[in-house]
Amino acid sequence: MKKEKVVFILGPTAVGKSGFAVELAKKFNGEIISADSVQIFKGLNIGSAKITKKEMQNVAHHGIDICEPEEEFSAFNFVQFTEEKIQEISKRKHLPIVVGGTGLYVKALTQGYNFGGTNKDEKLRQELEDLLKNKGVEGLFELLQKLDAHSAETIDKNNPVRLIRAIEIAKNNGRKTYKQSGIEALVFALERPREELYKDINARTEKMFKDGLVQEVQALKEQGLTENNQSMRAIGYKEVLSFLKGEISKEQMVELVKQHSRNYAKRQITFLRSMEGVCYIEVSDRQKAIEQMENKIKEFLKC
RNA sequence: GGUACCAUCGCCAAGAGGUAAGGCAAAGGUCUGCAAAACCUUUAUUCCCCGGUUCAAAUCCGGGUGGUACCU
Repeated sequence: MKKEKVVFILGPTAVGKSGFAVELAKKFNGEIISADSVQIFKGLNIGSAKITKKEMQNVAHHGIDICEPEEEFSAFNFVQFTEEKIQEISKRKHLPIVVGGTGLYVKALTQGYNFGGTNKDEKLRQELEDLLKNKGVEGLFELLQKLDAHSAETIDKNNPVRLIRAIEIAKNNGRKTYKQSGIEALVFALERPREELYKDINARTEKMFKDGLVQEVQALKEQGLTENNQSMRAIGYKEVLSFLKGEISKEQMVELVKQHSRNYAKRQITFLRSMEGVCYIEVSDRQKAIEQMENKIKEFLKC
């Protein structure tokens, strides 16, 4: 099977991924696929820092606004969607450029994680949620031990999310499996000094509120969305929802969004560090960063 | 000016004579189907300052400094 060449532009929130991606896409006849677990949702624009029509500069973008805000979407769906898009774009002789901050999505794609091995089992999950409520994580852990002692050895015993998934897999006699990844990746990780990044995150958050984040969430709320929806659990949405319900003050809301965004950026950076074969690009000097990436891409496309 | 109360990590805060809880932040980390999620680790030799009592003081006493409340 022929591997398709794909360029990845990763990095923490607010580092400027979208802008670089558009610039590179124009130079290399590229099309952009978003790897962002929030920008997939229609109607979540301001809070997700979604790229605008104008900012796209006529470069084709995929993976944005592909879900209704009440729908669910997972890493599995992302891989499916994106693999298909990569094929399409490559067929057009364009360069697929995957841009985003959702680490698992990208890792699953590049490492060939096979999520198809075990499907989500809603009924089982409901039972396990009850078990968690009654017996806590210990209850879940004991069950996992019975089902798959090997898996229980390495699991994070305190993490209900992981325990539930591990049990789900064990019940289906599943194992983590890999498939042959159909892509050849060139991965860039954009980075900036932490302090600068945090300052920009704070400033961007202020701007989101000026641009009407509260109104955006208000509208979604009126559509019937609640904190039970996946989309409304995103940073910038859950806090505003909490404010609209009168649980926190306006000032608290703004501070929390900033704080959660900073925490998120830190986790993204940590996640990237664990990925191998990543090419780090310091983007404080914009022009230099573009040149570096341009050269790497040229080399990548040659062979 | 007088009286009362308070002063513990960047912030909130427990502690009441026996050797500094906890939460938040921060830093580091984990990661195969909600990942903007979930979870883990680390972080005050020292309690505003000075002196005293005591085997032992963040805790008791005296003085200073700062804050808050009330009175004149």
